[in-house]
Amino acid sequence: MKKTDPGEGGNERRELILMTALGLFTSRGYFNTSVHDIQKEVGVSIGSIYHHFKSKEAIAKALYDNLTGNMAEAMAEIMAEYRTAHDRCRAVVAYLFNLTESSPAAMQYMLYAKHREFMPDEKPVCSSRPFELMKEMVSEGIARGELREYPPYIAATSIFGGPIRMVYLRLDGVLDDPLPAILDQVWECAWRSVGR
Amino acid sequence: MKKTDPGEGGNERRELILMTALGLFTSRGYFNTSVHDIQKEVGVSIGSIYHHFKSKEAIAKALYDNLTGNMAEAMAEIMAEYRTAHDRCRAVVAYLFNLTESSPAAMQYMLYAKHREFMPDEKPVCSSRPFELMKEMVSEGIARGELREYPPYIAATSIFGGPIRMVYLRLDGVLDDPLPAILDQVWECAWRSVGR
DNA sequence: GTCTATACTCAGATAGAC
DNA sequence: GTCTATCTGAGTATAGAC
Repeated sequence: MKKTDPGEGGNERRELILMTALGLFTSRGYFNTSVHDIQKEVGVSIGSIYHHFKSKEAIAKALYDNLTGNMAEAMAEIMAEYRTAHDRCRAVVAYLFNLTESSPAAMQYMLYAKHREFMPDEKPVCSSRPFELMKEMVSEGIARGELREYPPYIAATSIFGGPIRMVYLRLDGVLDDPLPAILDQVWECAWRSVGR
Repeated sequence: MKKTDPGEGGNERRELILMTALGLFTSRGYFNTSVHDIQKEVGVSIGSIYHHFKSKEAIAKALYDNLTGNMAEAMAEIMAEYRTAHDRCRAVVAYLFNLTESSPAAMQYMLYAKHREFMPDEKPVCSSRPFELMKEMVSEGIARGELREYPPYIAATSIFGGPIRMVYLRLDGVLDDPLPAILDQVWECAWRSVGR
């Protein structure tokens, strides 16, 4: 199973396939992208694609695991670096906004794709690791009296719902300004909803 | 063009096709639903489907127009019935929560489906009529000094972002409680984010 | 208006030489 | 590991009888 090793290794072709697929999946959608499309854009043969991945679905899955893995890692780092719910949550929003600008495709793939449609046995995005960590930060904040007392899922949704919606708008091309430019204002509103 | 009349008329088969398609599109996804699937579930022949609709995409489009039309109507009624931004926005959230419980498929189809993937020349959902009306309520609220001064899209996103996210969670099956049961708490948080 | 049968296209995936 | 060629099935849509 050396070839599925997520590390750096020698396999730049595998990486190239993944990155190309990400671009196509997000711009045209998963179902409007054929394996032939990927093959053509990467500039290799179909056989090569199928050598690296068992199926089209496997490409989607690998992509999803990579991206949510990276994001969960970032969340964990934030939890380690900051201590208060205020600082942690703000850092998360800043991270989401920056990622949206630097890797819109990655963000879109994680947030927007209806993974259930092509990865039937995957849990919904909002139950994935990164989102779980976000809820955890909020729970701790409530326990410490830093946030108002609400059921954690309500508090988490209230604080992150606005910012996440902002990301959707930006990805949809509705906003002209980059998100980091409005971070302060958005965060003010988000924090006011449940902060003490 | 009598047959495309959206009124009541004689065409219950057309309606039946639409409702069946809605169920299938939302449970399996648009691309995982073939016209044969619809045909079988409705219990009519393929020819009949194609007599009523030019193509599969046309079914999706008719559905989308119907549903967003209904919702825009509801928003307009709310604007007529209430005068303050506070009462209007709260009524909108209550409406969204109720609709999610009474017609989850309709809600899911409007919010969750990536319409761009199968209706290439449609604007993103967030630019559709209902969402425009929501932004309008907020803009007026700011003008009247009822809401804090933020760019309207930020204020609108802050106030509706949490509640809408709640709808997503509920549709994803993550929440056990029906949304109307938590309306008060969710609304408190939403309003606090930008209300004065 | 509704049906059956079928044409046509293209997807995902495999075989087997190099 | 990479390639070309090909299989197989499914999906959209149409033709034409009733």
